[in-house]
Amino acid sequence: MHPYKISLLIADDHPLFRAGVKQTLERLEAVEIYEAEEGNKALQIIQDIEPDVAVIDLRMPGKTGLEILSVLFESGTSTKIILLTMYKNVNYFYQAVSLGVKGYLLKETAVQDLVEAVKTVHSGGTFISNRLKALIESEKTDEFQNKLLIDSVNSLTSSERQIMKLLSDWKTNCEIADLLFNSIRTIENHRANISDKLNLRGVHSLVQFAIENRELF
Amino acid sequence: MHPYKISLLIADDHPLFRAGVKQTLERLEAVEIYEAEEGNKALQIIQDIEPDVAVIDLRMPGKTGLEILSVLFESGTSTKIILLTMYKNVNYFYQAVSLGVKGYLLKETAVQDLVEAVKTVHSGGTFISNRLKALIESEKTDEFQNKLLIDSVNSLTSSERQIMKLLSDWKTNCEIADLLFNSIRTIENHRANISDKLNLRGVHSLVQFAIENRELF
DNA sequence: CCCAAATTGAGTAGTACTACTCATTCCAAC
DNA sequence: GTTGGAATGAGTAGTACTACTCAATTTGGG
Repeated sequence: MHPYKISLLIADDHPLFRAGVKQTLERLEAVEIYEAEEGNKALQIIQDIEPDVAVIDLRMPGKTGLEILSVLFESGTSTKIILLTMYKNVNYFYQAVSLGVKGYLLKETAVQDLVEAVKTVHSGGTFISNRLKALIESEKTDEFQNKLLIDSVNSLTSSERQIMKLLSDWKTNCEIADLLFNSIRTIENHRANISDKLNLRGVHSLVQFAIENRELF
Repeated sequence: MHPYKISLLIADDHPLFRAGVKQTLERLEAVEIYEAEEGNKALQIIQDIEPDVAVIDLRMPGKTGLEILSVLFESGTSTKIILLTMYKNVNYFYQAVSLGVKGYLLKETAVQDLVEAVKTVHSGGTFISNRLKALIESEKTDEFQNKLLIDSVNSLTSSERQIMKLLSDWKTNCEIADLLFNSIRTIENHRANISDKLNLRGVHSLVQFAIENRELF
């Protein structure tokens, strides 16, 4: 199909999963495959070797897929990034798109999709998992809200983000106040402001949001 | 190696991961491989075909690995079960062992391990991921507490389990009371009893425990 | 049939968090 | 050089949950 080899990076912390991806992608004729089992190594390989396409897991030790994407978006690279994830969280998808991702696949429906995605992004296109498209479609009424949500999260200040991080670690106001050398009232006020920005109310809502969207902070 | 084929079931909801496992296990000469992408199908295949060994993901749609194990432990089967999981939660392991599991592997360290594990359990032995052994070892001081914890969880009544399920879904006492047509006071009392049994205190502790140990309820 | 456990419910006091409003300080941008 | 956002903190009232105690009813197993 191509007179030259396609070079590929597969980054995932599960060896068995990498084996599955590798075997699937070897259906493509003439591929050269690199592997990374953790985020920093993946980033280094992309920066040093600049493979044509990189298939990267969203959640990895070292650096997450989004963090890698963020670094590469700043510095620029010729490598096309495809993100692979278990998580059906549409927010990650929007986040990734804004960081210039070329493909986004859900692990659950990604055998033939994966081959397609690599071909497509290598020839300059973009590829999104049908399952994810369906999810976005089914949430189409909420699409507007989702964009607003991302905007809301981006509107959080650094102190507010820090508090969200600590909340996602099940810290109480009291513990957070101690950790940050602040008054409990300060933390309470920050929480109130965050709840306003994210339009959340109820006892658990902030902690739930912090935990379910851990990677956004 | 064997004059007859080893029959294997691979159960996991991620096609790419199944591909990885399948490819790895095809290193064994003479294997016959069945696949299932969800828990009920996996259970059905084991009950109908009774393959020699079944490699099952802990978290799957339909039925979880522990649920399958539980059913088979009741009814009895000749199939040897190996559980594969991402979660480094030692409690699941103890739970699985008490349900007669023959092997327990962590996805992160399981390429050569997997082949070893299948060989070992097929010839009547048991196999535990070294990484998990290390975890158990490193938590050895807590081993006693872990056993107590499992005992504690097993001591919960069905109403208490139901409340834990709802708590793991971020329901408030008020919502749970409505759902179960009970007084809020009843739910509060159940929560207090659960906290006693699990030796938990603090605002978030019960919800946190319910979420982090979702599969135990 | 009876006993123990489970389920349901309440009283009371206290803690943790929410939902508003308001005030001070500080820093950076226009 | 002032203006606006961010960080810090407090007042007050109310809600949600905890931490105890106590008790009535139901239910399953010996």
